[in-house]
Amino acid sequence: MNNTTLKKISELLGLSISTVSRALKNHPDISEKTKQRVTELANALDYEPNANAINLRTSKNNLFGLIVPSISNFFYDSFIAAVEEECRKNNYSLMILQSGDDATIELENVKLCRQNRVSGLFACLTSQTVNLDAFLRLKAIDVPVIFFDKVPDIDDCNKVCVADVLSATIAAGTILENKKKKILALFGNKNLSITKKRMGAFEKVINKKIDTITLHAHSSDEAELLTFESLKENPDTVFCMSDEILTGSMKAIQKAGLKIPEDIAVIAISNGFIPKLYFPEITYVETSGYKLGKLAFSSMISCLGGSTFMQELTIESLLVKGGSI
Amino acid sequence: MNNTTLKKISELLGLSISTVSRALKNHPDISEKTKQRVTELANALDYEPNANAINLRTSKNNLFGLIVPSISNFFYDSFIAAVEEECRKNNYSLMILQSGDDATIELENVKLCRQNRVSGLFACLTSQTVNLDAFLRLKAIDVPVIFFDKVPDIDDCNKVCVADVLSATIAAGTILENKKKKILALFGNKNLSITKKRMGAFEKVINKKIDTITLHAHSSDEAELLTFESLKENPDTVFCMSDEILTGSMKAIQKAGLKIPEDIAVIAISNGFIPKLYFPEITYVETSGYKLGKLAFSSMISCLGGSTFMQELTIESLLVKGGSI
DNA sequence: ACTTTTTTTGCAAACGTTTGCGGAATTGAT
DNA sequence: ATCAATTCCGCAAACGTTTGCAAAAAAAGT
Repeated sequence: MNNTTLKKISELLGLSISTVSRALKNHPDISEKTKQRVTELANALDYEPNANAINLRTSKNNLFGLIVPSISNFFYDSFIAAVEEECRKNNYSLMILQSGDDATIELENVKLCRQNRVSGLFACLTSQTVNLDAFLRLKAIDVPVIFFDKVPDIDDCNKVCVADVLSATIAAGTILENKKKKILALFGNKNLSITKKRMGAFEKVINKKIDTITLHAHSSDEAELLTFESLKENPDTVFCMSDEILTGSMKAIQKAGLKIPEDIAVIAISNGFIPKLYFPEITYVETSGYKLGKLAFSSMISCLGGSTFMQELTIESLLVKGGSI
Repeated sequence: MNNTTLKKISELLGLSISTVSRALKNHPDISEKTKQRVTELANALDYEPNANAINLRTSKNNLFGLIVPSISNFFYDSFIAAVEEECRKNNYSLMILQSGDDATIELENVKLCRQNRVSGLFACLTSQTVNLDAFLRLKAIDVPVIFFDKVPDIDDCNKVCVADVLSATIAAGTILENKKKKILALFGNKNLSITKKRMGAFEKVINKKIDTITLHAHSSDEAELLTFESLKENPDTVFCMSDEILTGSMKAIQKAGLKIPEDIAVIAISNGFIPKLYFPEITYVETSGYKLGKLAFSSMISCLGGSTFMQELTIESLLVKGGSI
């Protein structure tokens, strides 16, 4: 069975297509009686307008693209949830694409977005992305691109980020306040700007006042290994710059049978889900994916509203106290 | 700046639109020389075909809809990830919609899918959905609907589910094999069919051979409370029917300072992410959202291939051994 | 009864593609 | 030079909408 179209309705009613079209959108030119007849039949036939035809005709797709390394990630999924929520409220659709942290797929995805004539794109770069051309070309045809989380280094683009510097500063400050003596500080991939920022800020606050072992882990497993090894040097505090690292680190601590916070204190930068899984709950500086999603969306809307102002926005960070330090 | 179209290219090259169209799709009617010229210019102008126009013309949208209560959920997000992955591989796009477990929004979402002329729909019902009309109407216009996880009770529809009975049976069997003496069995909301199935199967296997405290928790927090209270009765094993319950239960166990598996054994039914966060890793019966997604997709494809066979498919359950029992 | 006004409707083009069919242009054979 | 075969290309319709404009019908004014 085929979909109902305006044509079908018009034929059945002996009206023209244009009359039916106008009747359905409550155009003042159409008499009440006709409107009545049309809407009735449309309902009976379960008419739904063809979005493709509308988009083509009006060349206005209410569609956003969203490219993310992985959907199943405790940070991105809440970001996505927030964006999707806003999209629905604002009558936009959302096309969510995973890059699998692969630059080639990322490029494919950007193409897909272009083919679908998205009105805007939310993008989180893969860790290997070096060439931003595809994204810049979108901007060139007036499709705003809002980068989030993993954002490019260049200046003239819109970015929304968690407050990397601030959150690392808060974490480091908390460690100082608690008069800790020896920190095991775990960061992620050295090449990522997020790592650089968090590490820079962290070290600036600590300022060599405390003995620090600084390590980089590229996965949860590596974080576990590194932590377990480093525990031999008896740090009294572990700092984890992300949830991924926290999960690994916590396993090592549990494996070593250490008690938190008596034997060792833990503090992390996190979305909030993981820290609450443990007892005592881990003290963390919040970087909310959900809030970031809301911010990204409003930033997108203002871009579409004509704002050409390029900026990097950040969401506030706040310390959520658990019992781990 | 506007998007490049076939027309623009054709004008620039002094060719007709149809020639350009054919040249770009490597049609044998077009000479190599022309193809060369066309592709060159198309690349230079960064041509991307307008998906809306194509869909309209061919009335074949390579688009699936996916409706889920919430994206940020450690089961659904992996389901979604799997479906998205397959979509890309098979040249489909995916429109992901959240119902927020609200039947009204769910209905809106189905409408959206219809308007976008999806080729198929993956749907997880809200817990309040009573009226399936919207879904049945899709079927009536030959748009296959694959229900997953929370599926309707009626028979003539396609469903993919985790194997509730089997997984609870395996878990219970494992407890028996380990000769445990006293179980704390934690289940979810009594009204959910998933709870009924898992509980029924679990109790059938245990068959009162082991002393069992059976409790129902409606949240992670409640699971924590119930577990902490129940530990006073010295169970030697905790069974958690879901990830949500497991997280609460684990906190209580950590709070009580019990060692796993020496002081208490733990076994759960889970997607796999949470159990791996602890040391030792929790032994669990896998109900993989990822695998379910793959299954749902292949089921969708066979529907599109013409299969009208309605059935309920389940993914196998298997025991993943951690060190918790 | 005739114009004027108002109400109601229809025509046709456009959005960017695809594709069946027919028509030039080129080539080769006679 | 003529004709047939071959190669290459363009015309035009169609997909389902929206919308400016014109036209028909009805109502109103004289």
